[in-house]
Amino acid sequence: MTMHDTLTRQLLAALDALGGAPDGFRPEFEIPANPEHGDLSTNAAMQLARHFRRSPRHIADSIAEHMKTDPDLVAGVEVAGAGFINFRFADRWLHTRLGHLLSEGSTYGRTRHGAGKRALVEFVSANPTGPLTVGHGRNAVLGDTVATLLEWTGYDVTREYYFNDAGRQMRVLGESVRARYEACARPDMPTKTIDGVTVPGSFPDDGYLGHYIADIAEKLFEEHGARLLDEKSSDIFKQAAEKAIFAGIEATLNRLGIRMDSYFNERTLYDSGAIWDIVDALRQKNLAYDKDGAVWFRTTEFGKEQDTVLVKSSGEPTYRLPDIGYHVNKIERGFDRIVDIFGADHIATFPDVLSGVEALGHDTSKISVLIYQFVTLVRSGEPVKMSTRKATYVTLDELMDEVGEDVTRFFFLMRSANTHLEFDLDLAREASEKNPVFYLQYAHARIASILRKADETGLRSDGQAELSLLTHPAETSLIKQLLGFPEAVHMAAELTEPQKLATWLRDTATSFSKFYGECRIIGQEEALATARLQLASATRIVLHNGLTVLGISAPDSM
RNA sequence: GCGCCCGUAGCUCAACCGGAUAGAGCAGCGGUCUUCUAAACCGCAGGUUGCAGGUUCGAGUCCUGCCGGGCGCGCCA
Repeated sequence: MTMHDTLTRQLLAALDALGGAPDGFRPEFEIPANPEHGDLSTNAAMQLARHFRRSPRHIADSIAEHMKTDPDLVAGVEVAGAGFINFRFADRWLHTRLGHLLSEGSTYGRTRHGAGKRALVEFVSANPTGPLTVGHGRNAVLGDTVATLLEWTGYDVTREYYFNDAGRQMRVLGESVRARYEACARPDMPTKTIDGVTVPGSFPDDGYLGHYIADIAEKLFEEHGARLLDEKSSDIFKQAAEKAIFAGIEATLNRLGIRMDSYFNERTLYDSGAIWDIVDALRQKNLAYDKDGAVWFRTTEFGKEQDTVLVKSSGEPTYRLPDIGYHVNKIERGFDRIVDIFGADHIATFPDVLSGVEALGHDTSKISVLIYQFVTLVRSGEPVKMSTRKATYVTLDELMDEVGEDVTRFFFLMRSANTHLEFDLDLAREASEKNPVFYLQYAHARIASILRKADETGLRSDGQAELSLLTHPAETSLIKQLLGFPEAVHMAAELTEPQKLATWLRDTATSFSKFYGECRIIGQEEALATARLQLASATRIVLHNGLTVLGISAPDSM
């Protein structure tokens, strides 16, 4: 039983003296910002003031007086402020929990909130028209970390990548490759200029200008010579491009430590007829109708200003229709929790998708959407406008080359997804030494170093230690911090806000640094040294596990 | 014009779905290495939480209206 549960039960029992708690009442606990306010605090008395028609202070006093707390768990119950009830943990409880932490080791922080449930996290989902950019990086890192967070809270998680290799974008891609290929075969062919880039005369005006297109074309020319010039369709070029680009995307994701469990091709939904079933079902509910040769979705029924086209007059669906089908598919696959990671540009479209899913009789409460604001790159003080087609982007690979994989991941995780991220490339490159990620890694490396040194001096770093010797303020506050790890992971997962864990880990490193500064280990009397070594070891476990959740390495030396 | 997001220290950002004295890092100033990693630690300074109202025991957090920035508002994705 957790401390929360125990205190909840005891508090509810104490309310009997006032006539009993109202039905369904659950006290809320929080960790006070100010340590003087104890280790855990509840505002229950304030919330109950109306119900009991007594002052919060009076109720709090009564609760404090009647609560039967276990002295091994709680050392003090105090009423403060407007009616807060503050609990102070007993050292003995802290030491017991620290012992548990040490024996759990690399699994410490995992909980079972989602045990037996399956979650699907869909992220990246970039169509294979070019290398991943910095913008995709934020999506990728957020999605992967949310997935890991859910795994740590007990979910069985599937990481999925949704893509579309049909459609106009990909046709243009194929034609772009074909034009470059033609130039390889006929070096004397005329050229033209698009957006300042010299391209073959047959190059589509809205073609993809990136250098990778020419690379793909050259490789085709090396393999096939000029034979492909006679190809009627550009399919072979499209397919070669898709294959090469996807391989590149996978390689980039691998560098970031990201492995997808499944790739879902939008075409599946066409082949199975699923999208047409949806149109029929919506028609039957009078939520879809024909106008101007197109099929419209009555989104005005769901509070939108205008209806939305589902099927163009050409007979081709817009992306919204397969999107609805895809989400229905996710639900039908039996996931208990479905998370989408979207850029801010999708903010207005996903409500349509949810409306569609709901109209078809599915429970959309399982679906949650994490929206992240855009990344603005700044280079030499100037914002860089990015376009995949124009090739005026900075790729994720280039970013990692400049600042490293760990810094890249941490940079995307250290801030709330909801805030606009300004990424100054020059600064990231020069100032990488000051990056907060090094602060965390340094603390971990420092502990590893201490453990090595302790080993050399023959100090036991395993086995029995008198943890009750850990009573220095720097020690107890570090222990309290470490014991909050499972809850920090759970909260970050529940809110799908990895940034919460990043912030929490920083606090942990700070707490350790204080301990390190005030409490020597090696050279102390043996029992105390051993106990402190165990505390350092526990900190290492937490930092290691926390960095692992964020997908960042925990080096033993720096 | 409409919808959504953001506005907190000089800069970049926190603040646990309304709680107690709004916190870190960087930049600035001043201290700390003959002892476990100084990529660190300690101290000082820095604020009318964009503005104006409202809701209540209590508002950075919720509501309304302005101001400023971003993203959308297609038979593109």
